[in-house]
Amino acid sequence: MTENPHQTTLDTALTESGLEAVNWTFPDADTQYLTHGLHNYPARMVPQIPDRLLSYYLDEGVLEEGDVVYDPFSGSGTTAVEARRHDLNAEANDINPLAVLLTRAKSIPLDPEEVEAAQTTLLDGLKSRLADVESQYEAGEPIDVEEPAVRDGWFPEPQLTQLAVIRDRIDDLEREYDQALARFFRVALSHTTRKVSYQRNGEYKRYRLSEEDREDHDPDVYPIFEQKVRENVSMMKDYSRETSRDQQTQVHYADSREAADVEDDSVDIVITSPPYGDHGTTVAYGQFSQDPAIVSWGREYDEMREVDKTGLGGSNRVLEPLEEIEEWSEALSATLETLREKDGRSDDAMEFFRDYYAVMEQVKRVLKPGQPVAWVVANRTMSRVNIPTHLITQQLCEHLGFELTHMLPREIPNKTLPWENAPENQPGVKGDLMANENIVVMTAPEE
DNA sequence: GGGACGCAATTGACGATGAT
DNA sequence: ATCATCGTCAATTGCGTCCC
Repeated sequence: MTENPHQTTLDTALTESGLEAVNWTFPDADTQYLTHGLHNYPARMVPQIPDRLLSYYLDEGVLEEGDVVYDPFSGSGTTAVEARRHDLNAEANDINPLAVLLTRAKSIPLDPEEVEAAQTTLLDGLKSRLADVESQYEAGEPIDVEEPAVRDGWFPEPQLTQLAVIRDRIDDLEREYDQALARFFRVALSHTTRKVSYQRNGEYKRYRLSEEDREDHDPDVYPIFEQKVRENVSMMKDYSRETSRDQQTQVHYADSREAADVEDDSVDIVITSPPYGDHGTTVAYGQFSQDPAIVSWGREYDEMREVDKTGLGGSNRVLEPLEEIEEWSEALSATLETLREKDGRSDDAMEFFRDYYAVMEQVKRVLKPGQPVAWVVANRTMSRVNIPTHLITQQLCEHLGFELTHMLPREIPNKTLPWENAPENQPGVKGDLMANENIVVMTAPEE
């Protein structure tokens, strides 16, 4: 295994005192090392969590080189990257096309010299080409580029056309090199797309700048793109040098409630951070990913809209209701009872946990008997009621025969977040926000 | 010209609600 | 049903200006 320069806890502490000895908050830890910093993504799990868990289970002999790590909620691919760093194979699922592509881009190492050469090809003459687009636009001349199918009013011109020019260049690059290399550069374009759009910073739901701010928003496409390309190339070269080519990363554009591509008893460990709530009221992954996916990855608007509807607790009901889960978790039934008393959103909570339970069933199916699963969860609120997701996770898994081995508390990584919000949008009417998480570590039932 | 400093911008796992 | 909007907040980073 390669040396990890990012450790904040000594390995000796790990092996002598076990998982309880680790400070899982990882205050001040660098969360952007290697390819983790390739692209932002909402609600990323800090890489130190899978890093430390994998180190521990490798030291304990629960895992060995070449074993398989599975993440049913891959997101931007944190688990897959850490799996590779530890000489392990990875399987990953996500229903968000952008997540699938980011996971592949971040976890599959590329040849450093080839990346360098492709960067030169890509940037060569790009600056003047974009300048030409601008002058053509200003002169009112037609520009022969296919406009991305984004919604009206979300991008300045000619910047949107310039993004399309870069998109086409990367398509050319794909023909000259290969898909993996093109994918890697599309990540930088995706980043640029977000910066160029009228999307307001600090929002992962679609929220445009005010009309006034939109008039002032005149970003310079080339320097944003070039800088991100250079940063990413540098990160990929480091990642590539530090990781093995012997392992595989299988990323499935699939629903973890079915996990159809992952075989029974094929996985040695599961490390995942599921969504904490439905994609409508908590993190709207689909909304976040919409424009980047349409502009840089050629995805359809309708396909991207489906993401939030298909997420756990979303309006696309793919499973039959399962009332019994309320009996299987005391914490869940107490929560639903409180929500009913408050005349709150008990049905929404029920649908979310019904979907979540289906993923637990699949984790049981694919995980080898006796092997560990780590769920990283925090407790959101609904109708101002705190939802004890960590206890519900534990109890529903116990119903499936899993055994709890560790309940590891941690503070939410960046307390740059507000402690309070005002969801009713009434000045002075505030509510608490989530401040800590738990890592719920369990082992799969023995045969 | 470069370092110190102050202010602005950015960066974050919300969730109810009013308008379509 | 869906979607954009909004009130909430602090640590950190970025940027411009001033002073030496």
